[in-house]
Amino acid sequence: MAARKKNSTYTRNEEHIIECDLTYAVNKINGRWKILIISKLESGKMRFGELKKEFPYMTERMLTLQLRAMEQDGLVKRTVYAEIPPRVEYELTEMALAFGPIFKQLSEWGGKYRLPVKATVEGEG
Amino acid sequence: MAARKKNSTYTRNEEHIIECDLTYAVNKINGRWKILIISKLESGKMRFGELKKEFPYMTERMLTLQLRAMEQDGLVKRTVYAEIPPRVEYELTEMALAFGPIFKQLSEWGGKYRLPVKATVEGEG
DNA sequence: TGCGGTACGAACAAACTTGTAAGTAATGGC
DNA sequence: GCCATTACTTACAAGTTTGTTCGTACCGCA
Repeated sequence: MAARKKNSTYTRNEEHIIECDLTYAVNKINGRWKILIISKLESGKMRFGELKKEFPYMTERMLTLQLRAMEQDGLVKRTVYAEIPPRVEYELTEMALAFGPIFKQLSEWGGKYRLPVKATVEGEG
Repeated sequence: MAARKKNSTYTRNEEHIIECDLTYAVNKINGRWKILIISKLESGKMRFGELKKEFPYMTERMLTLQLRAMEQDGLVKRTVYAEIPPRVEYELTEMALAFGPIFKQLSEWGGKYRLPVKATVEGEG
């Protein structure tokens, strides 16, 4: 995102990390917002402004940065229409769509383990 | 990890995020090392020193921090034996083990999309 | 000429994560 | 007493991510 130092230990470690298929995959969707963006775009292409409305507490800047990074990573396709006012549409690429079932499983994990206490209370009084 | 400010937008946004099952799950395993640690521990309990050897480029401090956080999050169980020199064993809890199949899929994703160019070259010349 | 609408960009600041280096505790062996 | 071992802990520093604010471009409309 913001111009990395290329020789820091931090970056060197990252290089080790993305040698592993698993962590490579996770690295593609790290950050706070990418996963949410992919989730939203799963239902089809959306304009920048539409995405913005979906995440009221995410700033425009963050949305822009994430979308740019995702474009670079081949997760989203960006289509600009030469109109005034501008219109830009975002849609998922095949590789991003392939996250679908994984996200579903992660979501199920979250649903199951989020508040295990609550479940116990219901079951046991 | 290191004493968060409780009223920053950063933290407030996080609270929004963990209301979603999907991002709650991802939040549990974020950071650079947790996923790798879970992967290693999937094959059974390990001592601190054994884990350390598995990740030569991860510092002791990072390993400690991650393990502590994971313990707090209920992902690992920590067993201390009152011996000298000390012996501490780590093992995954049920909720961490439940990540297994998900990690497998993520890994497959990584294997498939990591170097699509290479695959094309082989297939198409 | 000034304003509204869209999708950004840039400068700056705050917060968080990660890495470096050194030190702790307790006991056994020399 | 001094060193080795194991599993940490602390102080410090560097690096990265996230958030705030302001400003751009273009056209149509009043």
